[in-house]
Amino acid sequence: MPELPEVETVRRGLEPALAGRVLVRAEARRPDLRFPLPENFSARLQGRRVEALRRRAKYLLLDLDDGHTLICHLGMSGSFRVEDDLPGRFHHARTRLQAHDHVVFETDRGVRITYNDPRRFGFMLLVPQTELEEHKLLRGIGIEPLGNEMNGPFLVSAFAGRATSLKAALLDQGVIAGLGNIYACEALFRAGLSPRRSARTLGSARAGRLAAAIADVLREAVEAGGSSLRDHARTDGELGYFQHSFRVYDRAGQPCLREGCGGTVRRIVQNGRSSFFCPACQR
DNA sequence: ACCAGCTCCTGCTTGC
DNA sequence: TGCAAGCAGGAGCTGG
Repeated sequence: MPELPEVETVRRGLEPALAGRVLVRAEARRPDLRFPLPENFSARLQGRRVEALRRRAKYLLLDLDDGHTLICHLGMSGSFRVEDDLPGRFHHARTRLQAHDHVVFETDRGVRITYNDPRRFGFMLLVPQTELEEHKLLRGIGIEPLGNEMNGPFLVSAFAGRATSLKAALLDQGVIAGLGNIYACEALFRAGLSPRRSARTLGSARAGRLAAAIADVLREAVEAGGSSLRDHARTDGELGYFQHSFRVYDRAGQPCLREGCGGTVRRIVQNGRSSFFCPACQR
């Protein structure tokens, strides 16, 4: 499911419920997600204060007061929901636990935070903060696309000599952190570039357009609370609404939305993933 | 080293 | 209506 805007939406939803709070309970309701959950999960988390919630790429990072960080990845279908039963409650009321509710936290303010993940491609790992930067999942991660480093010259040099397609290069988390299938398609459409173009053919003008398109689409999506398809929900159960702003994603066979283009959106498969684009105006 | 394909898993949609 | 195939927002691993 989640790409950068969805993970950032989750981070913002969890922050008021978790930042500064003590976990009075942490329950792993099965031993594993994609990877085994940390050993002694409950004992290692219970009593810990969450000092900060950060996001790096598509990873959610919970910094704990014992010097460890809980790394969470939502995979394709992971979501969190925040609920309480307090008088004048701020969050949705607690529901009965549901299928695929794999991890449950409870804070010292009586708030319950539940991780649900039908496909179990997500994972949680506990890593000492001193080893976080060097952790094998994080050390090779590329630039944050909403930061200052995202610009034309960066893309030109990052893609120089790469034999792969522009689309595959955009999905490479070692280059740009947090871009996924939807926003890669949307950024290429906005920049007027074909997903099939060889990455190394990106000249400086095209690279500049692409860098701006990536930053624009991600920024707009974060503002919209991400995109909600099928099972993605925000932590408060509401839906993001950026899916209404898709210009090519999932629009195969429909007319290109670029003014005066008149083309038809196509779906092709690249590296096993759908790419949507308009062959008439994306070159 | 880069690159593409396979794989993990469940659930929803599509087509016969 | 039933059933099987195809598809889904990710990314680590394997082998070429």
